[in-house]
Amino acid sequence: MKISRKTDYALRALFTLVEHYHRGPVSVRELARRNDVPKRFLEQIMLEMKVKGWVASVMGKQGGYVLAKSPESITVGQVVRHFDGVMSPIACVSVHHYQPCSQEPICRFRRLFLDVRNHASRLLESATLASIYQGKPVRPEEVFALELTGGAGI
Amino acid sequence: MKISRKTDYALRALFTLVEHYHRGPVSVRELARRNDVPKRFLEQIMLEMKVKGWVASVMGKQGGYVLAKSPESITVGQVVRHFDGVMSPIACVSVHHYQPCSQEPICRFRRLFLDVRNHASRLLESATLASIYQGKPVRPEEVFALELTGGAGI
DNA sequence: GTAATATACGACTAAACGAATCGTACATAA
DNA sequence: TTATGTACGATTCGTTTAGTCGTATATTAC
Ligand code: SF4
Ligand code: SF4
Repeated sequence: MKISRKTDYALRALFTLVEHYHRGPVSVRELARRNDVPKRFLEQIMLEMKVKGWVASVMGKQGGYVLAKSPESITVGQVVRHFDGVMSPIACVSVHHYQPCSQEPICRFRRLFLDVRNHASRLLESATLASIYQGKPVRPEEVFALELTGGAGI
Repeated sequence: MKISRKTDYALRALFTLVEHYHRGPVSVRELARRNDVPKRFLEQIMLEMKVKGWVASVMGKQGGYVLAKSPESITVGQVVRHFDGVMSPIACVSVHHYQPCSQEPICRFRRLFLDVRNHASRLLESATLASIYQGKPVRPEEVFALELTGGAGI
């Protein structure tokens, strides 16, 4: 139930690249500074994303990274799955990392985790960099909205 | 985005206790055997749940554990939150484990994680042991249903 | 040409966490 | 009085996370 820092950092950098789409490369130094990410760590991450084909590098002085695909064609789900591996709360309901469990035939609560996975997955896969970039930042109150409406503690 | 084995084991044991509700205690030995959980590990878990007030112990020979509250009053969300701590995919959208992030005022994708959290939380908090116990086990095909309908890979 | 500024790539590390295991003390019913 | 329980603390071990570091290579401004 947790997203790694690597994924978070990757997304921060990607959205900065969306902002600079078709306006030349942005260096890791700049990406790191603007997004408050350790520079050498981000280097690693950018390299991984280059291999994935999401970004392209421009070498040498004045170099940096650019988005290699359109913001419409990269989903947050893809990024999460690549860096965190799994999107399922538990391996017995994972497609890509399925591991069998002896209790499957009788387990009652497995369906609940399946539902959680399905919804999280649908949400993340349908979110492209472009669509998310349109949205506004979260207002502080919104984080507690659920609790205030008599809902759950989270 | 992952549930620990401890939570899974706790839930397995709890549902066995639901099955035996008002029919006397079940020993850890039996709980471990029926649910395929390491016995000494389950001992720890049961003790934690006793402290939480979800189960009560009956000591001595013929002893074991019984449910201390009605199955309607224990939610899966409570169990998940106790053993896994957090239900949020990232700390900046957590109520109980909130940690600030410098990017909050400008972050675009934070809302997405907030949505994931809200839905997962609603699902888990509204699931009581009693309501889940009514359901049927998941059929094998159901795990892949999302992918087959042209949805996401998970 | 060369210095400055970039990416490329592999190796390494410290700390935290997850998933147990172990020893032993105490309780109680048969 | 012993077999079968729970209670509780300590310890272990492997993996993962979140980085750091060294060095090689590429490009351009001067
Ligand atoms: S017990 Fe149920 S939820 Fe847990 S791993 Fe097995 S099948 Fe999945
Ligand atoms: S970058 Fe956005 S999502 Fe990530 S921690 Fe900061 S506010 Fe939260």
